[in-house]
Amino acid sequence: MSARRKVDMMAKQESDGTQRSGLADGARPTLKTIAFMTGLGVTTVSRALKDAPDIGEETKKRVKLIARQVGYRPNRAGVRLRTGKTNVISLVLNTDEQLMGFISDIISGVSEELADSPYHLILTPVSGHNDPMDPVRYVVETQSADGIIISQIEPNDARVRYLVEHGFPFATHGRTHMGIEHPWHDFDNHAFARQAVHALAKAGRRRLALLAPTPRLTYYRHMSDGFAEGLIETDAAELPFRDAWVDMPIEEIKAQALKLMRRPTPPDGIVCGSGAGAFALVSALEECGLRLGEDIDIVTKQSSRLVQMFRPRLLAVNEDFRRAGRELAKAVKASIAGADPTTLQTLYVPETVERVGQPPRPEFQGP
Amino acid sequence: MSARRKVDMMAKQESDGTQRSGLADGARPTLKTIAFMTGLGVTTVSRALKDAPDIGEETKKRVKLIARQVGYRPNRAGVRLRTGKTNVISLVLNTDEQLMGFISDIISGVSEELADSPYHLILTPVSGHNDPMDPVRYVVETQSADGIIISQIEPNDARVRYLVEHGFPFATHGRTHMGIEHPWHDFDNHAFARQAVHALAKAGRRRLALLAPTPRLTYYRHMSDGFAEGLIETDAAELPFRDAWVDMPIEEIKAQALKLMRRPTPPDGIVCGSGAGAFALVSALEECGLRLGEDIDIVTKQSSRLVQMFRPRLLAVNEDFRRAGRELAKAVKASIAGADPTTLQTLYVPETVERVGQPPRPEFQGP
DNA sequence: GGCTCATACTGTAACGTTACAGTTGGATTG
DNA sequence: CAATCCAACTGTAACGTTACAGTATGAGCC
Repeated sequence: MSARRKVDMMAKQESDGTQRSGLADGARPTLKTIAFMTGLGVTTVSRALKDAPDIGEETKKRVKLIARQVGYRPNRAGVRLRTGKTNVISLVLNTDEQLMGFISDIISGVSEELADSPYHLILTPVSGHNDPMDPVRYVVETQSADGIIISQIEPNDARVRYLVEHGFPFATHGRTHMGIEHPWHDFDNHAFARQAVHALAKAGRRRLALLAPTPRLTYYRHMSDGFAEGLIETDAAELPFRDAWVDMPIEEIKAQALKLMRRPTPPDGIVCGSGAGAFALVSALEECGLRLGEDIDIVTKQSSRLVQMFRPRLLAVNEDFRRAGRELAKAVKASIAGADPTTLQTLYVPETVERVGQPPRPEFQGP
Repeated sequence: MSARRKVDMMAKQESDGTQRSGLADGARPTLKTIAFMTGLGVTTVSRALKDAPDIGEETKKRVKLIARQVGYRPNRAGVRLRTGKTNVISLVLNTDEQLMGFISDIISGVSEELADSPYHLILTPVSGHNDPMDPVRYVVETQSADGIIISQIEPNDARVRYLVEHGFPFATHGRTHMGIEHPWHDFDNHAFARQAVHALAKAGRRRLALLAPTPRLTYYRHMSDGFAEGLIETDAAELPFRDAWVDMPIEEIKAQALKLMRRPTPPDGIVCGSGAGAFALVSALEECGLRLGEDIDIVTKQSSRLVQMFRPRLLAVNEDFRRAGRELAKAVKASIAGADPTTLQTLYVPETVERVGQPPRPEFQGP
């Protein structure tokens, strides 16, 4: 640029007074501020910061330098109003659940993945007695986010249908069976249940029960299929345990588990679909005088470190919710960027079953 | 309004074509849409929806009716750009913590309180190795929220000082000791620890240990003072337990607890500052062959329903994080509204210590 | 009949950004 | 040497909202 023009600009701006210069004392710097300081136009500054091809290299450097010096950050409301891009991702959470720390792990994972991105994370709560469709509709209708993450997925999920129909970017924690391709992340509950049965069979267990999720949810089928498959392969017997599921309040799980264990022939092995459920089961069996690791074995998911504190031996596989959060965040970001949904589907296959916790009977006696 | 003027307006608008009418097919209705439909000016519609005093009752009714019919929702970006009000509350969370479900309970409480308000909840993560000041500065500097909720409060907390100095609305989960009045909600850890000691003394326990939080945090002092006070009142002895605190990873708490319990004279009672910590303690003492409720008693906080699943008898008081979330949300909202901070300080005093869990030895033997 | 006054409305400008359609000045071309 | 082209910049308008400073209308008053 010519020196002359620059000086002209400076003079013109100065005559306008500080009010219009965008340099008002404590206020946040805007594009105008930088435009004034560099003697460039607002548009040029905007484009320079975006590395537009029609801006000179020198100019870009200068603009970026000043932008950094004054601590310029684009005004989100301005961008949002102009472009419609919110730079927000909404995570829909059921706020009634009191299931251990797994929600905070998902949140941590999502935050982690979003940390170096322009995205803010907003929480959109659903309460169990409301239509799970409400928050989704709200976000889409008010365009309060660029993408959305939902969980508790059903095989035929109205929310997924709605989001696909509206072309709204999203990712689900769990799969559907609707013949619609969409971004998802899931834990392989089929593999989990099958491996669990094998592990129990290897420990000599023959009468197995499954604490499954609500039949309403997709992964109910995955888990019960895996369980059934394991039973056939190991020739073990199933003890129906259909009055309890992992999504119930933990006290109710325990109550149902007590009934199960007080049957004439109680199970000698249980596959437990959630870490929290395992607490209820262990509590119940202790109350019945059954000894974990001796009379009965339990396989569960090590969804929290708390599971490691189980005193008797417990069998567990690791379900990493933090990782799930990261995967989900990645998937929505890519979905927003317009990626093919079939490339945004990840299945986390659990590692083999391990024993956690300490030995069933203390070797060491206190002083 | 005169019929004539209305007709004029309609005619004028119609000649403008649909493009400018704000009635473009699937698009979100704006003030312009309603202005067109009612034949009023955009300003009038805006003011009518706000119940401004200079708008006629008839007009208000008509505008509101149409607004409801077309499903009008103010565009947040527009409002934010114009007024500076974000209608967002930021909750700062440490995303390293893996402490049980208490984070999700706080989130639920906050969401609950914000449900019928215009506020959205955004999560601003801090990682433990970053300066806790960073997210606070970010929110204030970029004005990305109208108010902020922080936790893990220290007696002399730089964040609180910063927020007060900048006149930025906030609420803290925990108190400070800086001689600065600000909105807070806190659990009475002094009362908790004192009551806990009394409960242990009543059960005949004489050698007591305290699993306290990091000394850095304000409530460390509250808890240890309450503990000390209880000791004096009950004439019990303290067994120092200073290498562990409730904020450590649960495995480390357990490791430290093992050392404590393997001392020549182990404690016969422990006051445990967190529900998660209790899992580690119980795990440790079982590993040492100590029997909970017989050789030793533990008092903890029933911060999660999981604590109820403790097989042996455990003493616990209820710490309601959901309620804490609600209180904090209320406090920020009031702080934003400009309320006197001294009226926004609530202390949750725990109820008396209760036994939870089932009896120590099973009365019932399985079949 | 002119005056004031209150009521009920109005248009304009601005918040900060970006898409778009220019404009300028110099170099390259036929 | 005029025509063309390109690089590097520019201003204007618009997104949806609200603050502000009006304006038109009719009533009430002297």
